[in-house]
Amino acid sequence: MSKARTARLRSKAKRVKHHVTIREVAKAARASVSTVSAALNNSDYVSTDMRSRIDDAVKTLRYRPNDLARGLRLQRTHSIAIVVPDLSNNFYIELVRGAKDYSASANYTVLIGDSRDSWEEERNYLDSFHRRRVDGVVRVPAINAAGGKARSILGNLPVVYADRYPLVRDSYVGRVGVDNARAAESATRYLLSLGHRHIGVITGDPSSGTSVDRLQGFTHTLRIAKIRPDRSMIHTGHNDMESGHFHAMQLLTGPQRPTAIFCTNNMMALGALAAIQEIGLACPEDISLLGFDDFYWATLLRPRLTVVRQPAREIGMVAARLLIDHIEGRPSVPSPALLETQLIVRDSCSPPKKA
Amino acid sequence: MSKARTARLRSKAKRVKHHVTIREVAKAARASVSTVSAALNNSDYVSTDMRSRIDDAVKTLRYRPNDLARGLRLQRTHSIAIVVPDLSNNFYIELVRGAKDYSASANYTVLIGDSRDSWEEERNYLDSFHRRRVDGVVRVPAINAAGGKARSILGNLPVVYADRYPLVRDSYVGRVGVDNARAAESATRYLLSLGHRHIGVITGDPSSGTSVDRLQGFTHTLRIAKIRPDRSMIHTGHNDMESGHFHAMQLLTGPQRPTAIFCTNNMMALGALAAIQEIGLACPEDISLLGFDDFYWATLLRPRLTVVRQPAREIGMVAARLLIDHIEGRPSVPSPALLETQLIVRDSCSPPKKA
DNA sequence: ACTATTTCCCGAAACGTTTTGGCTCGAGTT
DNA sequence: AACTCGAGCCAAAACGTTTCGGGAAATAGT
Repeated sequence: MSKARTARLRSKAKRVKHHVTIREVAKAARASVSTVSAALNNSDYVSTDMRSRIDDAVKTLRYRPNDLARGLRLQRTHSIAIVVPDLSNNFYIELVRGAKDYSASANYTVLIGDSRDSWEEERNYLDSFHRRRVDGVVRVPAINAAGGKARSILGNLPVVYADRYPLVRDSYVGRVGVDNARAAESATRYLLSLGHRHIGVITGDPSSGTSVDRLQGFTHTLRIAKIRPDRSMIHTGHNDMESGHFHAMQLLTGPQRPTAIFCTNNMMALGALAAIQEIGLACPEDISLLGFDDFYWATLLRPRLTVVRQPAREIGMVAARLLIDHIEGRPSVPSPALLETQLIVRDSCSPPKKA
Repeated sequence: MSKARTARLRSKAKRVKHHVTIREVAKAARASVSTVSAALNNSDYVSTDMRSRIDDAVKTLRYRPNDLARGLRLQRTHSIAIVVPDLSNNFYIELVRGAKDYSASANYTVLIGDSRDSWEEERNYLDSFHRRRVDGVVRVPAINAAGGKARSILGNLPVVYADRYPLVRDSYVGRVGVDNARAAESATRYLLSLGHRHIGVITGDPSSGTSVDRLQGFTHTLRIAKIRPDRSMIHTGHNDMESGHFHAMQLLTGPQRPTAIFCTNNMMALGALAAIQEIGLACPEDISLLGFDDFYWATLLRPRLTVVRQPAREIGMVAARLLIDHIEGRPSVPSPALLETQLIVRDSCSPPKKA
């Protein structure tokens, strides 16, 4: 009684806010809370009469279950998180969308984090997701997030790596990406086949397996072709436009200018293109440019960019799949899952000018 | 006793999972749950000795508070949601980042939704956010999300509109964007000043106030200049590349080709550029192109795009500010908050060729 | 020496769900 | 007539927090 009264008083005092609860639905439907719950989670053993009364009440009261309470009780939230290093990079948008679409089909919601390639930011996101008790996370780690730093803040949440992956030992339930070595090989072979012998490469941070694989694929192919990789031609950037620009500048104005530049990610390719335009070189006549990752406006650029295309969306989908399968204790696809890349030949590469 | 025993048994049975709770921290620190809570929310009246014992326990047990429980008890989650129509549009990324940065500084986390400009998708996001009991949402409504549809699924959650806003009556706590009419006016005046008299315009869906304001600014300026707006020059698109391409094609191949095209958003400008390139027209010599919204790679295009720049990041920040101020019952900046635009003149507009 | 105050701590209730076990009622089986 | 059984419903406990109302001990005030 007194309980009911204080409740009423309170609700009168702050008529503002106040979300409608299952209890009010129960009252309106002349049912008990547990019956309403049963009806909502459409269990058996609810008469059709009762069920319709409850449905009515839900509708007229506009009841929305409280996922906080639900998650608390159930000890799982039916949600996963995905954190990527750069949302303004279309590759990651597509990856996120893939993850989101798969998750939706599996009845999971996804929380998105955008670390801007900073471990600080990523940590904040991971921590926040952990406190929200997501059921797992797919992670494209920030560049300076080497090592198992994340483990300690994620507790024993399952994580799957997408695109990038750590080189140090870290426990994860899956990994998905492309065969980076092979992708870089095919790109390099293409450049070689055009006749290039002096190829500059701008690669990403070596703390990511992705970058080392790509670089390794590059040098490997060179060696196969009996060309000794020239260390001065290999630059290490940070996967953003700025460092692409910077290192392309170095390459282009250095003592020996390459006839082609291979960038192991799309942002750096854009930066390189900017550098080329700035210097006033003609691409591909003076210098060929080969990028990684396709994006929807790559054909708007002049020259239209030749790239190694990664199936970003599929990577996201498979990542979500691996994670959710694991959460639900199902066997899943084999991991690491390596998807196919594709060399998309457009206009930014041509045979080198005769010197 | 029996309680303790069943707990122990369960924890032994599924040693997997299991998040450490405040209760275990309390036990480890030889404190009560309430004291630990007090210490964590650093209230007064906790001795330094006790506090350090608790800190130790927290650290060694790697305790992370459960935000579900917290939110449930507190009846607020210290989080807001933001849903935008297209994450692959850089304008919205910047907007989201602005919102995120402001929120972080105010100790709020933000959940991101990407509706792909579909009301269906947006509804799902809003519903999910509502069930998660975010404290408010900033919304850039999907194009077909006219009317107060959202209200019914958001209950009485506070919402602030950013960029787009609904024309129908809808209760919201704030709105932020730019003065779209003025922005379109300045763009139009610029084109007029270059000598253009036949200007095609590709505008967005008229269900958004933003679009009608921009169009109105355009026609208004024409009238001021004693030019009668030609209805066949006014096309209504969907804010994406495809429709920009389509309508530009219509304009360019129509009976009377304009000498300039003004697009009221960046995606449509890109589509228009694609159309121009496809037809083989020279821009700006044959046709001038003026876009809305700047983006980081606008200077990589040839010609470099002339655009009306909106302060996307600031819009996001102000939106978050309005929302959070409202949530905390503080007075805020006046709404609608209209930020300044800027005409960024680059290479895509020039005087029309003499006919 | 007694009381008032302050400091430090704790137990219990509450937030909104789901689940478990049990109750009641009527129908079917002996 | 006594019983089993299943259908349909419900009360209460639990999930992990915070907060409220005290209580005990120490300190201060008379």
